[in-house]
Amino acid sequence: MPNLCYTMYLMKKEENNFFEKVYEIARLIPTGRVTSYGAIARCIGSAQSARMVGWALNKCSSAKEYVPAHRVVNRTGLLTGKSHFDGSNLMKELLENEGIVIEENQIIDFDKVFWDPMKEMEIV
DNA sequence: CCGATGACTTGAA
DNA sequence: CTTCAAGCCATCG
Repeated sequence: MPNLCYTMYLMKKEENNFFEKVYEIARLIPTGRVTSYGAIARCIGSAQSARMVGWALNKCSSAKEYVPAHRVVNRTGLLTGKSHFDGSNLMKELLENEGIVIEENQIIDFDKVFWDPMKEMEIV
């Protein structure tokens, strides 16, 4: 039975877990699928904070577990964040390795590989 | 506390 | 069709 301080700590952490939520959703993305920043933002409640999602992913190194940030792109399927990965085309290679076709930083079958976090929430 | 920043999104011209 | 500007809001200095 946790004491009051610990409970409060958890509650506060639950309140400010913007990063954790982003990471949680990102980790749910199946292999070979992608999603958008906005979709994740809506899923965690901050509907208009798509920028925050990307910003949180920027600090994904601070996450305890690995976060497949390469599976998150902008709503058009453009690999806007590829420059933030180590290699210039690391993100592209990772995605292509999962069967996603990319050309000029643009995911070709974006509507096919798009994965909606909300859909997964319904199942759970 | 205030202003700047950002891996975005949306709607209007 | 393309281009542009404004809104968004959690961090950081």
